[in-house]
Amino acid sequence: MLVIAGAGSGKTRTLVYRVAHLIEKGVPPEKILLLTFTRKSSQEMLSRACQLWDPSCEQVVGGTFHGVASSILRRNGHYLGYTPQFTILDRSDSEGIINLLKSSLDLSGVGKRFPSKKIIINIFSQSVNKRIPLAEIIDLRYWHLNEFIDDLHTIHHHYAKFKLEHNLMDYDDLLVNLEKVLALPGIGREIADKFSYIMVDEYQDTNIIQAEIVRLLSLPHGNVMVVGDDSQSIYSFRGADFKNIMQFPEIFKGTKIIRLEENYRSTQPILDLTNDIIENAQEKYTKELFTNVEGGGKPICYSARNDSEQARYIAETIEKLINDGHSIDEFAVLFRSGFHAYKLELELTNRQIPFEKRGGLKLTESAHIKDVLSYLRVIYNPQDNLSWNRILLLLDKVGPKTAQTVLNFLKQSDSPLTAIGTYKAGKSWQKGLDVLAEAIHKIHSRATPVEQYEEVMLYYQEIFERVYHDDYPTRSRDLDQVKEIIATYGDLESFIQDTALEPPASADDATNFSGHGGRLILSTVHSAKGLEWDTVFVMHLVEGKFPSGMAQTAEELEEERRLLYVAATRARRNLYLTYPREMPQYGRFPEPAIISRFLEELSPSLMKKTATEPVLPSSFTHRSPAQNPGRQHVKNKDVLDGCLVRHPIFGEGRVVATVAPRTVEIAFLRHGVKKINLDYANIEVLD
DNA sequence: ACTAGTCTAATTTTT
DNA sequence: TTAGACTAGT
Repeated sequence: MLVIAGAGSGKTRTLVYRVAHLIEKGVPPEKILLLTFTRKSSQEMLSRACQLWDPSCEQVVGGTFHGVASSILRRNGHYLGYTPQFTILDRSDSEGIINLLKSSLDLSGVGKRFPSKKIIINIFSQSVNKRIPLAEIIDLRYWHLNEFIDDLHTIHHHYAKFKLEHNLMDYDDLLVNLEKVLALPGIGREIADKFSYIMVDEYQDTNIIQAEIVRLLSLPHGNVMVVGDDSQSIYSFRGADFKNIMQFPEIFKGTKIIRLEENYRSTQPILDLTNDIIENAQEKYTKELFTNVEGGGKPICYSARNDSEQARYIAETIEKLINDGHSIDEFAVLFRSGFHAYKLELELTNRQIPFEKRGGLKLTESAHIKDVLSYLRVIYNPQDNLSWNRILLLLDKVGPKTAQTVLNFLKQSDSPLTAIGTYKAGKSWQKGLDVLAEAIHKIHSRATPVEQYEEVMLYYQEIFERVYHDDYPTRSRDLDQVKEIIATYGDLESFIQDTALEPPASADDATNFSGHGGRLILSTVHSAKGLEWDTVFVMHLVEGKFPSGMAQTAEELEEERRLLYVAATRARRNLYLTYPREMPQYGRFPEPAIISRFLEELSPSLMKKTATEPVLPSSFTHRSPAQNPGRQHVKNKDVLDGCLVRHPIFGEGRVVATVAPRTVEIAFLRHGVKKINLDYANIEVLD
C-alpha cells in the first residue's frame, strides 16, 4: 500500500493506528518492522500506539534504516567478513581514513592539486547511494577532476579494503551490506522471515538501496505499507529521489494507492501561502491541500535591516508573545544552514531566552570529544586503526608518519591492546608511549563505561589542556556532558554504537531533563521535518542562503523550494518569513541582499509585509558619503531599459525589462537573466 | 625526514 | 572553528 500524504494530513497518525490495529488483530508485535527517518520519530510513534492500544506495541521493531541495518549486521555481518564488534564511522571518521590513504599512497604532496577529503567522500557516497559508477559521477558533476580519475579509483579500492580489514563500516556500508546479506541465498530469506509486516515512513526520502532492502525484506509476504509526500522530498544529496515513490507500484504489483489531501494542521491563510510555494514547482503529483481549520491571520513577511536586526525582531516578537501568555514551546525558528542562526543565538543568550539548537554540528563531532571516544573505541574494537591513529597523534613528537609506522606494527599483532606497550619508540617519545600503554591497560581493566571514562580522563586531561590550551575550559563542559551521557549506559558496546548512529544532541536530551522550563527550538529545516509548532519563523530568506548558494542546477533549486515548503508547513497558526536587506562581507562593507526568489514569486496578497523602520537602500544607513562619494544619488534613478549596469555579485549586465515599479530584469553576462529589486540591489549604471 | 607552530581563507542539508 | 599551506626547528 502506498499512502501519498500531504503535509499535516495525518501521516504519523495513519502509521500509529495501523500498528495498533495489526496488534489488535493478533499480529505479534515483534513481527512488525517500522522504518522511520529518525530514531526519535519511531519512539514517538510506538509510544503513541501504546497509549492507543496496548503496551505490547513497544515491542514492535522500530528505527532508522541505518539503525536496523546495524543490529542485523551485528548478527549476520560475518558472512561478509565482519565481526559483531564492527565500528560505525561518521563522516569525519571517513574523511580521516581518506587522509591516511592519501598520504600513504603519496597523493597528498605539495603542488599536487588532489581533491580534498570532503570532495572525495562526497563522490564515493554519491556513487554508492545513486548506484552510478565513480567515473560517471565525476563526468556528471566533477568533470574538472577528470585527470585524477585513476587515483580516485585506487583510493576508493583502498578505502574499501581498509574498512574491511579494520572492522569498520561507514553509513553507506550499513545499507549496502544489509542489502548484500539480504541477497544471500537462504540467509536473506531467514532474516526476512523474522518480519511479516513492513512499514516505512517518509518514503520520498529513501534511495534505491533502501527501496531494494524493503523489497528483499518483504519477499516472503509482500505486506508493505509506505507513507510519503513527493512535495517534501529534501534529501537528494543523500541519493534520495522523489521519483522512487512513484515507482513503488511498479516494484510491488497490485499496490493500492491512498491519497490524503485534507490538512488538519494549519489555518487557511498559511495553507494558501504554502500551496502557492509548491504551485511554482516544476514537477508535482499531489493536489492542492485544503483545511477546515478556521481563522488565523495572514503570514507575516518581515524585512529587517540586517542580520542583527532580524535576530532582534525574532527575539522581541517571541518575548512579546510570551508576555501575552504564550508558552515558549509553541515557537520554533527555522533556517537553511546551522550557521545562519549564530546572530540569533547571541541575541537569545543576551535576553536570557532558553533555546535548543537542532542540526548543525553535534556534540560528538567536536575534536576533543572524538579524542575521548577514540580511547573507548579501541578498547571495544582493537582493530579500529582510525582511533589508534588519533590516539597516537596526540602524543608529543608523533606526527602522521610516525603514527603510520606504529599502525603498521599494530596491524601485525593479534592483540593490539597489549602490543602497543611493546613497540620500540624513538627516544623523544618512548616515555609518552609507555604512559599510553599503561593507561590503555587500566581502561581495559575497568568494568563499567563510567569507570572506563574516568580512567580515560586521568590520562587524557593533561593532553587535553596542552592541545586545546586556548579554550579548554569551555570544551571541558562538553566532556562533563559526555560523562553524564555515558553514566546512563550499562555497557560500552551500546554507548559506542549509539554515538555513531544517533548521537544525543546534549546531555539534557539523554537524561530527560529537557522537560523543565521548556526551550525555544532553533532548527535547520532538515531537522524540523515531521514536526509542527503553533508559531514558526523562517529566517534568512535571501539568495545565497535560502536557496543555498550551493544549489546551482534546476533540480537543486527545485529541492530548495520544497525545503521552504517543508519549513512553512510546520506552522499551525502563525507563520513569519523574515529576511535581512544586507549581507555581511568578509572584511568589507555589507552588500545589499537579494530577496529569495521563492519569496518574490509568491503572490503579495497572501502575506502581510512589515518592517519596523523605513525600507531605505542600505547605503543610507551604513556607508558614509566619504567612502562612497555621491554614488547613492546616481544609484537607482537612471536604471532604464537597455542600460549597461554592474551588480556587486553578478557583475555586468544589461537591463532588459521593467517588470514592476522598482523591479527590473537584467541579463547578466555570466549569471543569466535575474529579477532585481532596485530598493535592495546596489546597481551601478555604466552608460 | 619529520614535527610543530603560524598564518590565511572559508564555512549545506544528515544517517 | 578548522583545514591547509607554508616555515622554522629538531
